[in-house]
Amino acid sequence: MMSMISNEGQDIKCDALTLRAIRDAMETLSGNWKLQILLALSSGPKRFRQIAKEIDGISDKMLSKELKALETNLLVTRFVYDTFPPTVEYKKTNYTETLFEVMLALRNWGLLHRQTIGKK
Amino acid sequence: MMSMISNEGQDIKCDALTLRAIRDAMETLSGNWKLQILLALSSGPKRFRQIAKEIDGISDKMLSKELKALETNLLVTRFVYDTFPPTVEYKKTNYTETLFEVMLALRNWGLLHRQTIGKK
DNA sequence: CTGGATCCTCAGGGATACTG
DNA sequence: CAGTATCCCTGAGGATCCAG
Repeated sequence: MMSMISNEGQDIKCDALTLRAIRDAMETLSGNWKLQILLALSSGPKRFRQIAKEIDGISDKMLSKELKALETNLLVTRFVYDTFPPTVEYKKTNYTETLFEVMLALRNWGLLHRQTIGKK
Repeated sequence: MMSMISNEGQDIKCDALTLRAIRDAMETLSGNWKLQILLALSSGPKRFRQIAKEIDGISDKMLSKELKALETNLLVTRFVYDTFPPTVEYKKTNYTETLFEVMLALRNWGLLHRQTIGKK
C-alpha cells in the first residue's frame, strides 16, 4: 500500500525519492542566512561588504560560506573585477527565479500557520 | 524601492514579514525527522514504537521531541488509551493537509534542482 | 576590500539507563 | 510500551587576526 498525500485530486507519492527531493530543496534554503542573502540580492547586484552591512548579525565567515553554497547551487553568481582594492560583485541568477513557487508556497503557509497557532 | 521576486505577473514582496513567514514554515519542517514522521503517519495512525521502527536511525529522544513539536504545531494528534501497558497513538490532522502546496513545490524544485546540479 | 585560518564556545543530538 | 534523565561528544558558527 502506497502512502499518499492528496489534495483536490492531486497526489504526492510519499516514496523515498520524494522525501529526498523535498530535503534537497529544504537543505539548499536552510539556515538563517541563505534567504536573507537572496533577498538582499533581489534588488540588484551587491558587493561583499554591502551585503554584510545589510544583514544584521551575519559574520564574514558565514557570509562567505553561504555565498559559496549558493554559488555551487547556481543561485548566485560571483564576478571579480581586476581592480585595486579588489571588487567582487554578487548577483542572483535566472535560475533563482525557479524558486518562485517554493517561496510563494512557504510564505503562504507561514502566514496561515502564524494565524493558526496564534503567535503575536 | 521595494525589492520583489516576480514570476508571470505575480510578485512576492521581499519584506521582513515575508521573510519571517518563510522561515516559520521552514522551521516547522526542518530537521531530518519531521517529514519522515509525517510520511510515516500519512498511511494511518501509528504507535510510538511502530514509528520508531519505521524510521531508520531515529532515537527515542528525538522521536519524542519531534512528535511534541509536531503536536504543538497542530500537525499531529496524540491519543492515549487507558490500557496496560499504555497505548499511545499518533495520527496526522486535517491541518496537515494544508502543507500540500508546500510539499508539492518543494518536491518539484528538489527534482529540478537535482537534475540541474547533476547529482547522480 | 575580500575573504581564509585559527581558536573557542555552546547547544543539538546519540547512547544508555531508568521509571510508570 | 512510552517515554524521561543523564552523560557525552561533535560540529555549527562567532570572534579575531592576517594575507592578497
